[in-house]
Amino acid sequence: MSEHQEERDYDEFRVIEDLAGWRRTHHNNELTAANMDETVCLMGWVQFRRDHGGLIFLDLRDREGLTQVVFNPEDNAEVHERAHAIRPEYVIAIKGRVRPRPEGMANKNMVTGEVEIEVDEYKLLNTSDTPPFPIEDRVEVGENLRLKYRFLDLRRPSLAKNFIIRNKAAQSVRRYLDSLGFLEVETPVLTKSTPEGARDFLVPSRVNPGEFYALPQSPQLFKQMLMVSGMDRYFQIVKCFRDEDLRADRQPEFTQIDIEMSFIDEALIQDMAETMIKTLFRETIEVELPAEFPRMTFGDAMRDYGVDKPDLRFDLKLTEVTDIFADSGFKVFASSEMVKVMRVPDGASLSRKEIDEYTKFVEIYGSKGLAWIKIKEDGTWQSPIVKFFSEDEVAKLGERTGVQPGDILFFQAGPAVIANAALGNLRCSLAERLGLIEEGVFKPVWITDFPLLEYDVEEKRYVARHHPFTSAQPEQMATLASDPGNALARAYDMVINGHEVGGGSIRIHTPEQQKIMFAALGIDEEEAREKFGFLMDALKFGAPPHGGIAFGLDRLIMILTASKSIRDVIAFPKTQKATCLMTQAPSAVPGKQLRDLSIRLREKKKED
RNA sequence: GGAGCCGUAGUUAAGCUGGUUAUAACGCCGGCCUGUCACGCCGGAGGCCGCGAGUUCGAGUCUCGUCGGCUCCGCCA
Repeated sequence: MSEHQEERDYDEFRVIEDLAGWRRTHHNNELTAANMDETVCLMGWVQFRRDHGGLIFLDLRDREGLTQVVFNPEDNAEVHERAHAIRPEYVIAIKGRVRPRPEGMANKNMVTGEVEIEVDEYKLLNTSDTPPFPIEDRVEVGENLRLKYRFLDLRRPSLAKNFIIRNKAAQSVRRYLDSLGFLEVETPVLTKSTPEGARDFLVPSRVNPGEFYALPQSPQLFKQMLMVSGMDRYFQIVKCFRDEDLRADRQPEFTQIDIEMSFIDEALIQDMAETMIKTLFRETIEVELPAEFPRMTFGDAMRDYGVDKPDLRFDLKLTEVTDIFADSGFKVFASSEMVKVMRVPDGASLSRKEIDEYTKFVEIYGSKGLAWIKIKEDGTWQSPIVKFFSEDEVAKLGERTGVQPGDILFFQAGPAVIANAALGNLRCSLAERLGLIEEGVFKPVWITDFPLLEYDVEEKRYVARHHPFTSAQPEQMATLASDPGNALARAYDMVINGHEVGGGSIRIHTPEQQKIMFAALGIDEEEAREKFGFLMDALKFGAPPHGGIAFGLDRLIMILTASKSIRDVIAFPKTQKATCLMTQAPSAVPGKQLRDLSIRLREKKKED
């Protein structure tokens, strides 16, 4: 008998077996004391192995959860011997008896923690290489590795959970809309390029050399066609494609819950959409949203929050003070298009270093600086700028902001666009850093009365803020041609916690009004006919009044799952450079494929 | 198009003002272990410091470039 045994090769125990008729009886989150003494068959992946030499414990994992299984040499020596070879992520099937864990050995952290499975029979269904990263939630893994091995990343419980919720959400929406008589109708993915809006993804046509389809940015015009067709109520959970730069909440392909209804007005659509979202929250994460969502005009949102998608979970507000400083001796303020201030209660404790960081933060939005006033506990104002203010200005400022000792005021002066963006985003950043946002709180709000058009400086014309098929409000339809800048749209966005989750409008449904709209956008009749001829035709043949809304499903799931990135709610997402690290898409294609499509690649210029 | 952060064993990180053989934890491999549950104990293997130039007697460390990931601005009807 040698003191040290020879090193062992376990490969003889790693023979892969066939299921041979075995049937799984339960998922790994199901078994509790209620199943005591049942004979069960479980299958899944090995999460952890705790090999005591004698007893071997395995945590068996599937989509739903974990169950502890025990190999005991006294129960079945041959099975126990083979179990030494099991490693993490091996796929196994076991048959055994459900039994209680010994006194005091229950694991309260596991749903199945009261029981364990005493293994009688065991099959190795597949082995696994050691995974490139552990399949666990508590380990933070680099995004590049996660995306390359996405199929392993998706095994992690926290990510798998997101897709269970996503499925519940999609089913909830389908049930709800079906119950109201909506028809799910599919629309083309190979369609026509839409000139307004985002960049299109193009698909070359082999049979029509030199011509291209575009992938839809949304099924907007098709759903309007379906209303003209008399479909009455349409919906679709549908992929949309926009070739723009990515963000934490933006992917080049994303999913919309697309909805359109005939014979309706804003209130009907909003009621329907509100109930849908309330039902969705209830049926996915068991949260009751407010019975009625508050409404806020675009103008009020910009005035009080600086953005058109206010986060109402905390109540910091902006105050405009342009008028107070109109004739001020402080020329920076007096000469600015807009002077706005945000009062932060108890903000006087912020350090110079922190204020410097916020100054850098607002510079991102084009701000030239961040002026501030601290109100000390004795009521005196501490600030690099207050010495330039008159007594009257100080008094008015105090009165309008309602400032209290211990507060800080942050100022932005400059173009309205920059002042609003800087303070509006600073507001959210501050709330997060100061811990003003309570977890698990959801604050929905409707934003209404958007401007119909926006002036595009680069194109030197008005462009549609929503899209060119949005109706103006009745009072402004008549003046649209003469006063396009002041027209309000029959459009509405749903915002939850500062995220725009949905938006829609009442559409134009007569050719006359559509012509006025195109004219306001600088689209002449010839161009309109070429690009939107089918729409103009359709509107001539008895288009009913109609309108709709579209929700970003991915963003909704982000909110439901508290995900920081849209990638965590999309099974196979793309990187910020719009590549897929798993498939290596996009990639070069063989020359023959290009020739079939009548495409020749341009030589890369040296200066490129 | 632009700004910022990051890139060191399989993974997550440390590595100071440039200085001997690049650390740790987890994981991996082997041994021991019958109540563990992120088991424990003993031993072992494992590195193109993203890549390329440059500065220097000497670069993981400094500079420039480049590739990749992330966050943001522009863009996203």
